[in-house]
Amino acid sequence: MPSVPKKCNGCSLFRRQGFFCSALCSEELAKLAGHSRTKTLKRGQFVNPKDSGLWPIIGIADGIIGVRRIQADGRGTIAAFFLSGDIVDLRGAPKAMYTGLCALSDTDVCHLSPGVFDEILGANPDARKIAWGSLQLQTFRLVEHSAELAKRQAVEKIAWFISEFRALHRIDGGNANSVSFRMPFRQIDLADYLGMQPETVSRALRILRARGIIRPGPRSVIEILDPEALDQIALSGDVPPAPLPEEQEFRVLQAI
Amino acid sequence: MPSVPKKCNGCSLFRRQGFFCSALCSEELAKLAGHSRTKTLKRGQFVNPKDSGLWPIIGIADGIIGVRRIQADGRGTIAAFFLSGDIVDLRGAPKAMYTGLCALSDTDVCHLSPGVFDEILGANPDARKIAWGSLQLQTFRLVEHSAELAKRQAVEKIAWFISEFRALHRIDGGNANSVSFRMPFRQIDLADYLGMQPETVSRALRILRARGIIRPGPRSVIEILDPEALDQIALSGDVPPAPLPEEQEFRVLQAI
DNA sequence: CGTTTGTTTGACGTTACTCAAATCTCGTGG
DNA sequence: CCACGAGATTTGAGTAACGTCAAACAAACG
Repeated sequence: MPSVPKKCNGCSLFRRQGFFCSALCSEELAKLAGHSRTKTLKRGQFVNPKDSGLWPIIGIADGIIGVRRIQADGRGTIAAFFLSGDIVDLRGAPKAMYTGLCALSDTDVCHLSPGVFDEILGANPDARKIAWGSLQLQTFRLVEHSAELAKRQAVEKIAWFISEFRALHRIDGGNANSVSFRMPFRQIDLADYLGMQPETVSRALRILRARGIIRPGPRSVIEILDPEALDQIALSGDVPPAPLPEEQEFRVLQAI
Repeated sequence: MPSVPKKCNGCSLFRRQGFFCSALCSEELAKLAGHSRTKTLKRGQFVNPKDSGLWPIIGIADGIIGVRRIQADGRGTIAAFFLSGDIVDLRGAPKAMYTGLCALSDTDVCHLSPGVFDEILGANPDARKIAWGSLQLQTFRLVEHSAELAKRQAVEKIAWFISEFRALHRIDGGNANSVSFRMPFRQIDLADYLGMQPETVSRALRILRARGIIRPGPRSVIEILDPEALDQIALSGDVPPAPLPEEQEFRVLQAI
């Protein structure tokens, strides 16, 4: 019985329960290891398997990959992102998608050979279930994202994102009760993701800060002081300055 | 060898090349027919398999299903839609998704038993490929949609939608060169889908009409008079009134 | 044929975008 | 370790675009 291949030893895709490679038997793992190629990307690097001649199925071990595209007006958009554990199958993807894959933070990926991947999917029901589930999850996230982009108010979008991303991070291994987390990418990327301007993101964050709902720490850490209020804004819309007593309103204005 | 089950005889999912049931052998088809339930929905009807006790895997034979949700401010949103041929697996879907499935036009669906579905996916590589491809396609569409919602201008959104949907319809069986097609759902739904107000949709359509790019026919038919101009606006942004000579500008204003 | 539902139009208000400039942060090299 | 510089964030003022409200009009449905 072969031992775990060296390259797979520390990889999250193998180590983490519920991630694709964790469901493989030794033979499958060995075979896939021989038909895969790990790669480390720095923030800002593009993936583009077509150009680099790498396999078009990508497992994300750690980090975040975004689907970035440049619009005619020069503005960037991030239509989606993929997280640790996601399997991204680029076969049949529209050109704009596989040319736009870009690391939003430093990221480890693993390119998989389609042949072996399909073979495993056919033979191993657990692996199939995981791959299917991953693709489903991507779909659900995209649905949420679309629903989100339709929201009107900037503050709502930001509140939703913080609330949502905290939950994703929790799954991602963080502490469930953690009320602070590290924003994984720049505000400018967040603006692209939420379809707004960087300036507007900044202003929205300032409003949440002024209301005492969040507090920014060092190194892009965001501390959530009032999760209920955050969810309230994210889910039920913003019901803000109107019903504030004089006193509080004054405080808010001061804070701004 | 069993013949084709009655219920499957006229169903697109079986009839159309590349749709799920067309890849099944007689035995599989018979078995699935015994573990499925077809249903016809009128526009506006919700699916909600949980409530109705139906199976949570849904094949769309004909028509359009949208993921509708109501926001806090009372406005509706359509985060995504599913078309003829799509397989929608609601196992593991967030609540907001399976409670929001709503027919945007009169639609025929088929609820499939998860057990048999999984069994077939394991045994039949062709069927597996089709199901996987369908899920992928949904993802790609959602990515496009998200990228779209980030666009700023109302006219761009509308132009993109018309352009994009014409292409989908082509796949859907329409004539490839057809420059006119029937808008599959109400403008109010289009507004929800594109994250804007019905009034704004109406105004944007008027602008495209005034510029001679589209012409509305009877029964929600849209005739595309100038596909290049449409794509130009959809892809490269709107570059409109500025460089118009006096004369033309006058004509446009008249038309409006 | 009447009722309901959807679309169009207008006037007005609000919000987020634009442009420009100051400030801050982080990575780099001395 | 500190200083520098490029890139990112913040702030402000003005504007354009979309949302809102209300009402007329058209289309679909029974």
